[in-house]
Amino acid sequence: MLEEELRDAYHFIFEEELLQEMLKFGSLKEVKSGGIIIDIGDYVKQMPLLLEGAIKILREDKDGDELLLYFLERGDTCAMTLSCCLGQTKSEIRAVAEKDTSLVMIPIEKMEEWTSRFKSWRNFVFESYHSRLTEMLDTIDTIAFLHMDERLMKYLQDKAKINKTEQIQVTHQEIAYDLHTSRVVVSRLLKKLELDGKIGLQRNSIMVHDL
Amino acid sequence: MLEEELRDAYHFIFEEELLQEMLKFGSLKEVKSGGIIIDIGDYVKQMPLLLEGAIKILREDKDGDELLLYFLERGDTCAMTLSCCLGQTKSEIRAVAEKDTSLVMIPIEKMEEWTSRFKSWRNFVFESYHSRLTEMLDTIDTIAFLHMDERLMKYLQDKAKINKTEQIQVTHQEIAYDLHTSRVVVSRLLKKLELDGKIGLQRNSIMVHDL
DNA sequence: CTTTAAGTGTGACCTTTGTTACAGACTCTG
DNA sequence: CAGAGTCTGTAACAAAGGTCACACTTAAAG
Repeated sequence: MLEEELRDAYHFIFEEELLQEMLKFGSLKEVKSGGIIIDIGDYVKQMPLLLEGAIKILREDKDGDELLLYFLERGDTCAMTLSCCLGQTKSEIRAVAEKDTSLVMIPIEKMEEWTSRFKSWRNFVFESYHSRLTEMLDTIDTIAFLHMDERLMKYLQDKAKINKTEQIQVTHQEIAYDLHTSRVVVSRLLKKLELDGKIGLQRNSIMVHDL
Repeated sequence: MLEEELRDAYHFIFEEELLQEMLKFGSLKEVKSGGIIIDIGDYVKQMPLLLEGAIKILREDKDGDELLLYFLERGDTCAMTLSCCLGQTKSEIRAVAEKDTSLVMIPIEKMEEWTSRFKSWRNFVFESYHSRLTEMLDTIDTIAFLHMDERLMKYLQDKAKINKTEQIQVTHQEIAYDLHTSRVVVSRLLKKLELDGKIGLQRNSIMVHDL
């Protein structure tokens, strides 16, 4: 079960020996949609690798206001967490299952060991950092350079892509949290998108036609 | 000269053998304040390590609008660049000397080699990634959660700290570029800060009292 | 079938930020 | 010192986004 999923997601990246190590020391964790995988302030003792599903990574400010940073998919790992593991610091972010998700949890002791032993692991770690930095840059571009209506469109696109459906299950309030704005603003802009024929609005869901 | 500066900045992080390698393969580069070290779209063939001075890292959108991401100081390296080197991709950011600055430039072939040979180098790379991610998170917090007046105060504080002076040499227009807003807005908010007794305004410079 | 809670739509209004325009001040150079 | 270029201050206005209030709809629960 774990073996199959692990191979599916990672056999083309990691050599056999490393996969065996992962099976030996990693444990499978399943999280239902909406479940919190890591919360802000948590000490991270295990390193999650995504097998199936999707995760959203959120930032929170001192007043408890949230902001969506990015989504992670199969084959991704959370470089923020990686970073926390290596630095033995508390998590700076919250990871929430976007849909039902399965993960392998790797004890952090193994990470240090694998970093010297396996080149493929080193590359994976570097590449994770690279893609997370890129993702963060993209996030910064989005909030710095785009207006709320454009951010909203991007959000709907991303959400549709991650969930592999044009019919997004979400309330206006949830969107407002993710984009760090108010429900009223979201409703207003969504209605405008609907009038432009770009989306269709139903209670608890949005049909994305053509953004 | 190079040796002295390199030792000054890095002797407590890297072992002797690695320092020797750096001296052997690295070259000294000096950049005047305002000089561009790396530009967006550049292929990065050498990895810069900061010896003395300070660098600001900027992002630019498609319309040429800029945004300051963060400052780097002695002992820092640009993880974005690092990332580019390893991934062999173009630079996503612009690095500009905030003041007169000296750097060691390391050929990227060495980096891969050192990653397997020196644990201290691996740790340095990981730590750089970690601090850059943290810095990016901080940047995101700033632009997502703070109002322009607060961002301006933070900017002035950072700038004073990096330049080790309360008397910042900068025009309103430059600040506007860094914060991605307009000169008029900056002048307006600065005047307000002056009326609150927090800063003093002169032509081409700002005295930071108490923010 | 009522009651309740959650979700949505919308008007009115306010604050923040961005834009345009222009005046005055300073600095450098011939 | 005259003129050009740069920098700063400010008024007037526009646009984006946030807030408050309230009506209406739908779904779930008793």
